[in-house]
Amino acid sequence: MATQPMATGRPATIHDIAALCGVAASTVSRALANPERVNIRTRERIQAAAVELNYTPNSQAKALSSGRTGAVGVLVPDITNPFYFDLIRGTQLQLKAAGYTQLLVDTEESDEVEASTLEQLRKSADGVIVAASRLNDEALAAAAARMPMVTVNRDVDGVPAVIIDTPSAMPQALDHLISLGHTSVAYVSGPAVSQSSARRWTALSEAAEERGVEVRRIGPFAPKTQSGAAAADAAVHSGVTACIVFNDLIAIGMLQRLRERGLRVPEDMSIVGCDDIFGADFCNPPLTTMSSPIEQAGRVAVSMLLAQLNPLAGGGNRSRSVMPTHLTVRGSTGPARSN
Amino acid sequence: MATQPMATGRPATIHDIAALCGVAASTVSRALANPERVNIRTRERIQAAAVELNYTPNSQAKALSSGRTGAVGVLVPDITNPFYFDLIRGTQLQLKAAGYTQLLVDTEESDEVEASTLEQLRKSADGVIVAASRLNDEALAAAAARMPMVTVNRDVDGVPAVIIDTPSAMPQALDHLISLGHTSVAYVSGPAVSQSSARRWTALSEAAEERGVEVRRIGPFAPKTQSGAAAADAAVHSGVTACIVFNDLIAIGMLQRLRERGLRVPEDMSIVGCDDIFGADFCNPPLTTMSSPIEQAGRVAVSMLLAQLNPLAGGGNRSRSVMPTHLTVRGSTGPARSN
DNA sequence: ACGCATTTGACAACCGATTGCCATTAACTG
DNA sequence: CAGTTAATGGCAATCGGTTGTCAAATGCGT
Repeated sequence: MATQPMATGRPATIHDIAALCGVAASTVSRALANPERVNIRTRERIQAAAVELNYTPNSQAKALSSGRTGAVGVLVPDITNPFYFDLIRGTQLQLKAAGYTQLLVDTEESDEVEASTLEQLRKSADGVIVAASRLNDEALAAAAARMPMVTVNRDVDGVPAVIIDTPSAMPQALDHLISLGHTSVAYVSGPAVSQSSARRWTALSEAAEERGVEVRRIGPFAPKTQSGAAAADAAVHSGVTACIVFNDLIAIGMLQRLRERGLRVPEDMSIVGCDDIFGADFCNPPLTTMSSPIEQAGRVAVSMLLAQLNPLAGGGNRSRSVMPTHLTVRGSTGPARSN
Repeated sequence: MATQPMATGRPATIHDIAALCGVAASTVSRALANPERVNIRTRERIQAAAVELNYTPNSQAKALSSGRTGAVGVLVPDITNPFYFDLIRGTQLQLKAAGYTQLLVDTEESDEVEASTLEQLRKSADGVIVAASRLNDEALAAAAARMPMVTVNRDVDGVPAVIIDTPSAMPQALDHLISLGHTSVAYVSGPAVSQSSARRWTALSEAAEERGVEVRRIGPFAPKTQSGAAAADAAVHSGVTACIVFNDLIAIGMLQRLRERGLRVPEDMSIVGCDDIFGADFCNPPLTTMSSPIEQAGRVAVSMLLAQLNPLAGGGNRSRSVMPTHLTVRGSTGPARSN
């Protein structure tokens, strides 16, 4: 059995291989990159030497000379938001499968950090995936013009995007609540700059109008469980019997706050979340929510980006991919309080 | 107001700056790196030009010539485990503060992936932080000899480590259970290769012996909520009245399974988790668990690594940092069933 | 065995920065 | 004012690859 050559002092370079085989470094480079351009016997000698020396190409050098870095930046507003866990896992898996490296950056919900990161990444990554961008349309379009980009949950003209179509499930959610006898519903909105939140609200209010139900909007709230307390208080104060909440994080926070206040869910207040993140199924009560294929969205985003980067197969680069969503009913919704 | 020069076609290089200022490229490089080596007036001209051209150094080129990449690899066994998200957030924050880039890699609980990633990273990162390594001591020590490394929750001779001292809280947990009348306790163990799990078990069994309590061990189980079902069944079958579980993920899974089986927590079974991850406070019932300063552990790991990389200030490089842990009592523990 | 087409592989420039070395110039000493 | 020292900045090599160019070697047909 070939004993693992236990990488010696310095990693091997193509020059080491070239010396060992008695050829030029460029030949080695070709043998490894376009094998058909090199005599099969030489090639095999080179490949054997590469294995023997435990050669790994230096990605920096490769990037410098070829212009491609083999890395993809993934920007998320808040790395601790479980929603992004799933997204990141999706991108990570797909990127690794394609031999790319993932550069994960937390932009801390700041448009400035986001902008400067994008500028930085322009040279150290081949492309970027930007989730829930906090930039305005103009800045985002400008950035996309300068480097391959795919956005997630953000629609800007000319920028390929993966959209998790939570809005389309809003009517489902509303019908679910109406069927339980709710007539007074609140939408607990997310960050003011969030396009997702805006789209969800639009879809919900349209559905409400069609059905002749009153839906009021409260917020905005930061997408964190801590915001749930204020959101719960606002909801209670507004007198509604059910809430559709921008995301599960806030919804879970509301669950906790309502419990503290001695209010029962769903008897006194029904809660519907969005996203179906980790934890939505085991909180108390389990959260009725709009389930999203988040991890899949990450994978699709990567595929779309890679299609941009390697426009070989004319596989018709889709520039917009909509991920379906559906309502998952759990324990946080129930018949309206008959007061 | 200086209108943002809206980055033109190609990013500026030091050559552009040199040409604009009428000096050599090397002078520009020096002016930016060691300002004191360059005449103040020249320097200021250069710096002004750099700003005007919106210059950002090309990190690839810098890495190639200087040997330092400005990147740090962070290896975790499973990116979807919430435990690591707190860790990752800690490393991310601290790395960014120090101007480093984080290369996040999910090693998929595989020692092979871990090994090959380490070899790869050897050239593309200045150092690595390895959480819950699945490698054996030998391989890990060998890897650490080849590049700066800090481990998390893994103790190997000669490798700097951050240890979250959950074992030290084991007596607390056990006393808590004993005080509630439990005399028959199970330890639900994690992966067989996990040093953390082994250490926790050792600490627990020692504490049990001192106190004359019987503690049996069941498992091993994969650190996922899904494993909780089997773990719960095993625990019930073993007849214990309380479990101390390797981590919160499994514990939460057990909570769900016990509920399915019609068993009440804590009336029929008390559960103590480890880590205090996202979700431990809002599951049903809220989980009694060993709280760990996970994010802080990530920050400390980065600090230790950076101290290795820049051995300037003789700030006595600690090679081992132990993070304290304590028991957080919530609703999943209660008086023993008096059968 | 000769000439032509084709394959194969060596050479060298280049990517963008860093850095050792040296020449120039300025400033200071005696 | 000569001589020494220090400050300054330019040249060129280097990092590890990629890639265009071109000469040499090969194979083919006749």
